[in-house]
Amino acid sequence: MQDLIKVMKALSDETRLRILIVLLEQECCVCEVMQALDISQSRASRNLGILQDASFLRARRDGLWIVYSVDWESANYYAVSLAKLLKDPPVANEVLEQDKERLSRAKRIGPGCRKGVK
Amino acid sequence: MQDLIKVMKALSDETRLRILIVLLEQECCVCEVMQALDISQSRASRNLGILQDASFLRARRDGLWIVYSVDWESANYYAVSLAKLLKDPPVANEVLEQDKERLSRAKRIGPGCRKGVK
DNA sequence: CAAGTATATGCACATAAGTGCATATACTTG
DNA sequence: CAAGTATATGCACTTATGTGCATATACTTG
Repeated sequence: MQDLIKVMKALSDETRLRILIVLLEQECCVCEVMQALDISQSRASRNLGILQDASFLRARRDGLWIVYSVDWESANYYAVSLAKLLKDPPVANEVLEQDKERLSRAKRIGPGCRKGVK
Repeated sequence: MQDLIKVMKALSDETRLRILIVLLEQECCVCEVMQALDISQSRASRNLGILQDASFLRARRDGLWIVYSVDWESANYYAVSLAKLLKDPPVANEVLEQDKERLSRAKRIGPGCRKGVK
């Protein structure tokens, strides 16, 4: 029950929904998420942490980067079910299209990728 | 996307999860929900309204009562999918067992059913 | 159509949630 | 092992959310 609540709370925020949907497309490091959604570093990091805590994501280090990906082997039944629900059929939306578009241009260049953006 | 967010927000609260799960068991009027969860009238009514607004529920009048039930014909794909997810397999939990137990004793006796309860 | 009843809602309040900024942390790598 | 880099996090702040109380509303029903 508490797991279920945590899972639902994790997806009750637009930023986190967008992040999860982006990660359904491909695994990302924090700075790629920043670029895809065009959000700040702390915002990306914090929301990735919440999604991970709710057992949607797993993280691994790859050189300088921490790469987050959807945890299809999660022990949390609801997390896996919801991830499947969002993936198939995929959620369609203008904002999400833009996220995907920016993701395709994103590079692993660290937090500096958004320097100058207020 | 906004529909999806609304659906997720609706289920990100324990009270509303409990209400929906009770309604998966059987349709209820407001005062039966009050009794099942042992909550106030305004709390029951307001959260039923939120679940309905998120297109999980439909309401019909039956004499003096307004009866809420899960809307399996909802146009919202995510609402129907999530209701199915919670129904099968059913969510197991001590609190939910108590809700179900109290529901079995509940009667359509109006808001007075909890008079005296602080 | 008047009286009664179940449900909805405005208001005030307390608590939770999301974010930016600055900085700490935990790595890698030469 | 020192320097550099990506990510995490403490703090302050603003906004959103959930609730009880009192009362309004929208019905039914004799």
